[in-house]
Amino acid sequence: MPKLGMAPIRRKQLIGAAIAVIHEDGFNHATVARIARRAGVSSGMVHHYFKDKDELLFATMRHLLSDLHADAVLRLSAAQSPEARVRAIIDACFGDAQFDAQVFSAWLALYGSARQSSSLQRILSIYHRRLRSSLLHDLKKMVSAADAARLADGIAAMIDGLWLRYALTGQPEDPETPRALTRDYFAAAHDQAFNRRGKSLRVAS
Amino acid sequence: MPKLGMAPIRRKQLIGAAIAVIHEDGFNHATVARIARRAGVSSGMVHHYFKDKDELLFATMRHLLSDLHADAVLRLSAAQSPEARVRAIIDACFGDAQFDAQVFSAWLALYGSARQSSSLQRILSIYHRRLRSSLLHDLKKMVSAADAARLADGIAAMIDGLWLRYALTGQPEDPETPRALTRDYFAAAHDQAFNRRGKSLRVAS
DNA sequence: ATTTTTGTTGGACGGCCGTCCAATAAAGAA
DNA sequence: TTCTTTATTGGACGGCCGTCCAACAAAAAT
Repeated sequence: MPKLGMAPIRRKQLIGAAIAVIHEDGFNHATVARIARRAGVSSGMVHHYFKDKDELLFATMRHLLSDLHADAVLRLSAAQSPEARVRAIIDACFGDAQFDAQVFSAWLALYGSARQSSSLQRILSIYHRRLRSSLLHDLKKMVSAADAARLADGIAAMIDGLWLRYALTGQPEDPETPRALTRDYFAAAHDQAFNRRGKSLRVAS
Repeated sequence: MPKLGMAPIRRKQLIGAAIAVIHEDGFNHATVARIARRAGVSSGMVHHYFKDKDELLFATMRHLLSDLHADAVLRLSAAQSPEARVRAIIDACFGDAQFDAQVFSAWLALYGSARQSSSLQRILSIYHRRLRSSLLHDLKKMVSAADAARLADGIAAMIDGLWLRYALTGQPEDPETPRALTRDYFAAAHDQAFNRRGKSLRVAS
């Protein structure tokens, strides 16, 4: 059977199986043997393509992160204005690819184990820095630097918070709701910051 | 040694030790033997006071949840206006008791394991329902029912999102920053909803 | 003083885990 | 063909785990 160039195929197979097993049994009970069986290969394969269990989990999470990144890049390339780019980032975070039960489980498991693993922590750090700098890049064109920083943190928090609620409880049912809520926040906070610039006034009737 | 009424003392000891071990080793590596040793008792004690490991972890998380609830109730009793009550809830979620490294680890571990345990899921469900209904109760006095629902979800998401970022990365350094950000969101979203009621107008200069 | 209740110990047990490794098999190189 | 390389298997090994339990100790009840 052994053809050349199986490495990338097997790696993807094992990563896919790892995601499935993490979803079904959780990080704690996701064992090397179970992941291998799910992938349809022997348990020895895991250590042939990955140093150990930790490296497999690291590769799995990095794969999910790169999926999210690729989706965001795609949406950003179609956006013209800074406003559209911010919305593109929001939509990517709430995209269909992220609203998948297996993806939920994997990211939640990552949250639960990041404090104990520096490699997993690095993945989260990359995600946070990417999201923040992407938002900041476009927000700076719309409001002052200080307001842009606050807005970026606020939007990122809103995204993570709504995503978290959805991942944990499955509510609200409609994936459009968190998207709209984040966009509304963006609009409200942007107006507030924009008004502070003195370009418009709010007048009580 | 055995005096009467050791049960509540030992339970608290074991819960405290469980929190410490979860912080140091994570949920995965937090074993019954390690928790017992940390509490200064034999491993058999755990099964004398808790049915099994899962029940100990459940009791541990319930204890943390009741701490948060007690803090919120205390702050709410000192608040007079609906606005002050909303701020009291925000402050409780970002209170000193919640900004503790051990508490971070425990809640993150809970997030990571909730999908695989119905009892842990119940704890999260209680937290979510309590936070939402508390916010809703006061927001309804300030804006329309539909706006109150949106605002409650938004504030809850902002709290969770900022808390999550802080728990995972330890940033921003100052615990006051997330509090201010949430209050700002509350103000901005409230203004927006209030304006929709037709009581004021926004006019471009 | 004795019996009962309550608290506590520490190790035995079976089981599953991650890792390692000798053996095998097929594909490509010679 | 023969040899080398790559892919793959599946079980052995040592170790740690959660659970269970027989034994013990001391306070309370009698």
